[in-house]
Amino acid sequence: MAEQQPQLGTRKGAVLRAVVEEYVRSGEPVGSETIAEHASIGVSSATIRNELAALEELGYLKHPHTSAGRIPTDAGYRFYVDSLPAAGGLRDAQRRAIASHYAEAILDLEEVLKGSVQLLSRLTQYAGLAVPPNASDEPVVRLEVIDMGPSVMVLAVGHHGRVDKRVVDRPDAAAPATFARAEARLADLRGLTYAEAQARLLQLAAEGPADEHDLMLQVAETLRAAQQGDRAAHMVIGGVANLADQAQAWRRETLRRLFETLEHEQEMLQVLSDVTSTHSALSVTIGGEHPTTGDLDASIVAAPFKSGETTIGTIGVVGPTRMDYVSAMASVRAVAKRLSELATELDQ
Amino acid sequence: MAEQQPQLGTRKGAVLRAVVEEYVRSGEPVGSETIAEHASIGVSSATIRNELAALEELGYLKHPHTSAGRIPTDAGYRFYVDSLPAAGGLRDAQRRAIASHYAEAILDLEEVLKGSVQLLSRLTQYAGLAVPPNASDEPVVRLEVIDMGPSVMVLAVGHHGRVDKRVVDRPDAAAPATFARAEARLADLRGLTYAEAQARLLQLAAEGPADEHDLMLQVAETLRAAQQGDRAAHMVIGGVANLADQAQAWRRETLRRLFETLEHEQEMLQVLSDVTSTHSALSVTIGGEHPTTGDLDASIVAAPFKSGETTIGTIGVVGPTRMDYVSAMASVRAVAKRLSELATELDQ
DNA sequence: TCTTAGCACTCGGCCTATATGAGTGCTAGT
DNA sequence: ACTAGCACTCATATAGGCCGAGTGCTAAGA
Repeated sequence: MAEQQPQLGTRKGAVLRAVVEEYVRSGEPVGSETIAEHASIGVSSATIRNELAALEELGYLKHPHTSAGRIPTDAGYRFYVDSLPAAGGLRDAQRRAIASHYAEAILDLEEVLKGSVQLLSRLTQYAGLAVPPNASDEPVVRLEVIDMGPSVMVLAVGHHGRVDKRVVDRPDAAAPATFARAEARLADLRGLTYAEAQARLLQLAAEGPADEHDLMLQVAETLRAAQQGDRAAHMVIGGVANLADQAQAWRRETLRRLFETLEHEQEMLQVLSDVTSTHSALSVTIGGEHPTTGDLDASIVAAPFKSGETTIGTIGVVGPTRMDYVSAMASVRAVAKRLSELATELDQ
Repeated sequence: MAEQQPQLGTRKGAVLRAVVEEYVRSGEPVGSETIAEHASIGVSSATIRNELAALEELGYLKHPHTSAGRIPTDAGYRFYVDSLPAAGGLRDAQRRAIASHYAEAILDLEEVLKGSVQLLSRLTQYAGLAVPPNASDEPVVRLEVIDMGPSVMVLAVGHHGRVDKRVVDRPDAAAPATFARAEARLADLRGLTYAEAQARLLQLAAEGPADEHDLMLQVAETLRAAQQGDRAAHMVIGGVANLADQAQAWRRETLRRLFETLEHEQEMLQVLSDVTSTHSALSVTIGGEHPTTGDLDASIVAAPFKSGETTIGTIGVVGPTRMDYVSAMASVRAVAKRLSELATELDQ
């Protein structure tokens, strides 16, 4: 007979959940006695011991050493998280903190994101992070090439309020008049998405007058960068100091690597992008489930936020694998919801 | 007779310097024996002991406990730093790293700063940070008010390549035509400094047509913010992960506060601003010499960088009080010099 | 068949005692 | 003025022993 997954309703499930909850609370390996007393399962510690042994066999728990209690494996956390109800878990104080944080209207989505990340990190005591909208589908509001003397600044403004700039060499062919003509041409692109505008620009560069050629290519390149690599540059991170506090969770060396990874935004972005693509309302990545987090004994709770019906970004928290998932999930869910409302409003 | 400052040439000075160097190297309290052997002072350990006792009396050294060696006080580090020669100390590998880092031409000052901060943090193994130019004296290259539907984006571009944006409520009085007229008026301000443009805008708001009034005020406010509070937002920080590594230097709790302070950019900015105002080529702030660093057992080595003759920003590193000042100072000095050359070039 | 009481066993953490040795401060002699 | 010598201090390292949380197993009871 194949080994069975413990089901939500079963006693095994109850025991596993009790272990996770107790371990998250205390940070100490959990013994059978503790569970028998604390959780209302109604059987003796001996029975619990049998269940624990079985759960270990199934790979949900592990033993630091023979005479210690159990701690959850990544699979254990996974089961626990999946068994949580979809809603609730927010304490009153938190609910109020969220409400008051968004009481003041802020119009700049970027600023709103910064604030939300700070809020999340305060609510959860972990680090908050957010990926702003992908520019590809965002309409361009303004495109400019600014004559800065020896160089040229290319500037793109998006409908959600993003501003991308690049300073590039001034093309030899560009005279002052060239800039004026180029800007007029660029004004026509308003309303196209970044992706569309980029394509159109390549066309303009090919067909247009020679002196504008390089300029148009540079604008196209700016739009391309805004859609790809630069997303990392726009990523928002906050409250990393909280992570230094989680003394029991990380060794010094791991902590260092964690900070490095957070600074190396590209990698975090990868994890978060994977989230957005799952389409679920709330995603939890636990330790080894993702190579990046696995190396760091870290988990990520993240949720997409939307403007109207389209997902435009992701926001979440990073914390130790031994995380208070209930609180983290509730906070992220609530903030993402509020954020979606706001973003929808900002777009009208 | 008043107690004497140890002079550079005296034996006391030599002993003090030996203690600092040895302690920075090893991290362990330094005993008389070590100095007698290592440093070429040519007297016995007993004599060194007398000197050590005297230096302690003078406040340059302290004792963790009776039977341990000496460690420098802030005053001890200060003496040491002041006794260092003004130049040199850069290892060949570092020199090469700097050269190759700036081999590739980058035109955007902001990008250059980011890169320089990364470079510094790699060179020194501490955290790098930089304050970009104060906008006040920077000429405005472009000012815009962009109609975003329910809101307005105010955009200011500075001559050094800075871009400041703010999204604000759309004034009731503003019709599409208002924007066109306002932008024409704003175009005239090109070439004024942020400070001048701000003043002129307040005037325009008062004298101009009523429908432009609010718009002009908002632009003025954007320029004001760019000069003041927003400097913190433009601050560049990098390599903080390095700090997590300095295990012996900081307790967990201090480390947490350090990260918090770094994230709270305003406070760091204060320290760095104080530096710029001293006009010296290289400034070292040691532990308790500044309230912020004192709380954190941290030191800051920073240098201003210039465009031509005017100081336009500050760059430096933050590390533990027990820092390798020689290497840090050399690195900061070299990078600041290179940066000044680059900034001067970028401005022509 | 499931549960439980009982019990031997394991083993990391903690306490205490002891040893070690680095380093000091002082004194006396050169 | 310098140094050799020495008693003294005290943090740290080491070893041994105890403790107790927690396990796994067995046998008896429901």
